[in-house]
Amino acid sequence: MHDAVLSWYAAHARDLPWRAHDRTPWGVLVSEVMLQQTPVTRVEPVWREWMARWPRPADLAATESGEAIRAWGRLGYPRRALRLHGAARVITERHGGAVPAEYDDLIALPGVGEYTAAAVSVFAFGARRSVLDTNVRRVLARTVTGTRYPPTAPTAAERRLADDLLPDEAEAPAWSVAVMELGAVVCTARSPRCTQCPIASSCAWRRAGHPDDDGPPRRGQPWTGTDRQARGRLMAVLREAHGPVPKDQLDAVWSHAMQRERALDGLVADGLVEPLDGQHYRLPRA
DNA sequence: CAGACGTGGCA
DNA sequence: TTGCCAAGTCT
Repeated sequence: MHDAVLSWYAAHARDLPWRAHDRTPWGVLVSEVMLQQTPVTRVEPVWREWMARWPRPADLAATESGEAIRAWGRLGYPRRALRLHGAARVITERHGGAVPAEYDDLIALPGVGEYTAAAVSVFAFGARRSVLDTNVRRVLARTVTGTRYPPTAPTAAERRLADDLLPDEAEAPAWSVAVMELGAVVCTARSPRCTQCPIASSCAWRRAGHPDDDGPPRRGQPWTGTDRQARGRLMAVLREAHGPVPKDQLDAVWSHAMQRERALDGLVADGLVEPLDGQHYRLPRA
């Protein structure tokens, strides 16, 4: 299984800039945060802009947080931009400007959870640690467990399985990135390309005849008319303006007044928006 | 721990 | 056309 996956990756891996030979731990960290819940194709151009503009953590740390939010563009979940900015400040102030290699230091950074801390320690520093993202979880669920989808949240059994499959330190990073890539481009959620899979012959789910998911129905996230949509509209206005925005301009993009105020208050509470005199708002200058 | 949190593309 | 989904984190 390992050799087949590693050979497949060597032949079919996408050429992504954060995997290049000249990658930096900072570039890896930025890519991992941008890739949280966001497709590679949308991340790549923004990642390049960020690396050109803020090549080191200290460069971002020296900038207003509002600039990070603006440069985040339409990647979604702008709190990630704010947290990455916060992480750059912690790295600059407490780690001498160098992204820490230790998992415990990484997971202490804002916006860095279990997955991202593991990914950075492995892909930037070569640690031997299992990386359990949604791709890896799906590949293991299918090939080993024989189910279409993994459980809703990572379980102890999944961690155990991933740990058991992890090769020695020399091959661990290559193994993890290869399994992730396999899940991303072949063993996909909706239309798996089993004919192109290097381990199809040993896949438990395929052997069982691709049974449907037996778990609870997956809950879709409502969108139209939600607070999240309202927040998105308001943030789009603030991003595109390069300075204070009169409240009228915000009022104009969401007609439901009560919901609009709730969304705006939420953005302020999250630190994504700064109120000025009560009649103007702007991206944060801190 | 279930729910909040953006956005756009594809099946 | 529309629901599902994309390298999660935080509360």
